This record gives sequence, structure tokens and C-alpha cells, in this order.
Amino acid sequence: MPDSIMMAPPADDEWREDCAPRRVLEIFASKWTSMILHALDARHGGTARTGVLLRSLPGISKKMLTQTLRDMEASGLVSRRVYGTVPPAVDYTLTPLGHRFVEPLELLYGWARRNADALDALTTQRTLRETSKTHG
Amino acid sequence: MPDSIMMAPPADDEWREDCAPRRVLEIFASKWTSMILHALDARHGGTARTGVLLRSLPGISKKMLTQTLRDMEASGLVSRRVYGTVPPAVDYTLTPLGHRFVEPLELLYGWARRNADALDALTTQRTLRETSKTHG
DNA sequence: GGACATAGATACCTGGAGGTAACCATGCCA
DNA sequence: TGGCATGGTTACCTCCAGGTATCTATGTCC
Repeated sequence: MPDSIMMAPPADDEWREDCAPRRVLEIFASKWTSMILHALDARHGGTARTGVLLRSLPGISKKMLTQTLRDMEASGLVSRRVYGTVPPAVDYTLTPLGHRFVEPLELLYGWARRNADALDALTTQRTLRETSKTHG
Repeated sequence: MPDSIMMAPPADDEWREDCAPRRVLEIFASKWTSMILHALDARHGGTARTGVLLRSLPGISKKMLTQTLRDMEASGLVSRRVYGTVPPAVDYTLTPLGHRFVEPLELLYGWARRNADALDALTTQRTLRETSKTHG
């Protein structure tokens, strides 16, 4: 066996559990956070009402939307504003902090759009199952 | 209430469930995939033995490592090579496809390192609990 | 003989993410 | 009177990612 493979020094000493790279992943840990961040940023002033968001994110449920938004509020990513009107109206706005997280998101999304072919090339389990006997 | 907020057109029509941005998120859906991708890339030729990876990723368990690696193999991100030696030796190499996914990762990780302060500013539930009464 | 290292397989368990559906309060409108 | 829309909340359920522990096989070394 090749020596070159044998000896591999523990290069990433600082790849600890609380390093920045690992922590940024937490943003993507909850399914909808990044998408809400994006959806908000896509609006004027990073503000949008609940219903608008609900309709902007195909597939999200009312519950998951509010739940995620509340978590994001607790994290300091968005601020919530309630209008005492009736029927009730609520909107959410990106905080300055929340705004900062838009950049890495767009970085990622941008790459994804430019590299859709790579994503297509990925043999997802799903795709695997569906394709398996299809042409074999 | 401000009109500007009321009328918000469904701007992201193509923000469908299978759009590129959404699909790229799947890479981060499984906890270790991105980190393994990075760890492999950090080696010469994107190749590393199981044990090396195990030690490179603090916190990962043997099971999760193999499991994730096998999933990645099925997705076409890495290739597995077994040496008929004893004790057994196995190594994994980034495929060309796998290599392509390193870029967005590093994009993200790079941002994270440069913006550690933003990550610190995030009021994680964790941090919230630990800090709550600490200095208040 | 027994420990260690190699790379796994396998059984087992659990938390919680994420989803569904029903309910609430209210005013408008037909 | 009943339906609709507003933004939630709540109860409930399921699934599986992710983790633990134990077992395999084999050769070397003490």
C-alpha cells in the first residue's frame, strides 16, 4: 500500500466542534431558516408579512413558518412587529445581524444555480431508486 | 399599516422545491457530509484512509463515518478502494464530481472564518441558556 | 494466551425535526 | 347565518438521523 496515504498528519487541529465552519452549518441545520432569510432579503427592506412568506416558500407549513421565525427572532436574525389591527397583521424584518447572513447564503445559492449540472449529476438515493431498473 | 408591505408579488416563482438552491442544501442535510468532503480535500489528492478521517473529525463516530461515506459513494462524491491487506485497509478519494462540491464548501467555511463575530453574535438557544443569568 | 489496531457490520435506542389537522378570535361580506 | 382571511397555537404522530455498544476477522507484539 502507498506510503503517501499512510502518514496523514492531523492537519485540522482547530477543526474543533465549536469552530466557525462548524457553527455556520447550524444555520442550515433547520430546514427553512436559510430560505426564510433569503425570502426576506428578496423583499424591500428585508420585511415581509407572514402570509407573503408562506406563499413565497412552496412546501412550508404555517406551523413550521412561525416556529422557524420565532427561533430566528430568538437568535437575533429577525425582528417581529405586530400591528394591532384586525384581522391581525404581523411582519418580520431582517435585523442587521440577519442581514449579514444573507451573503453566505447567496454565495451558496449562486453557486448552486451556476452548477446545477453538478447537482443533477448527484445520484441521490431518491433518484437511484427511481432510476435503478428504469433503463438497466 | 404601510401599503408597501401589503403588496408583495410572488417574486420567486422558480423557488420551487427542486430548484438548485434548495437541492444544494441537501449536502448539508446530513451532518457530516460537508466536513468529510472538506477533510478529504485537505489531503493530498483528496484521498484518506478511514482511520485518518476518523481522527480528523472530532466527534464523529465510526458508524456515522462509514455510513456517511457509503452514502457519499452512492451519490458519486467519493470512490472507495479496498486493499486486500491484513489488517484491512480502505481509503476514500474524492471523485471529480465530489471535487466540484469543495468550492461552495470552502466559500461557506471561508465566510464563516472571516465572520466569526457574526456567529458569536447569534443567540443560540444553547448560549441563551448558559448566559441568561450569568451577567444579568 | 490476551491486548491492540485495522475496517466494518449490526442491533438497539432516542430525541426532536418536521408534518398534519383542528381550533381560536375577529371583522367583513354575501 | 355562514364562509373567508388574518396569524397563530396546540395536540398529535411519524420517521429517521445520529449515537452507543457489541461483534466479526486477522496478524503482530508482549
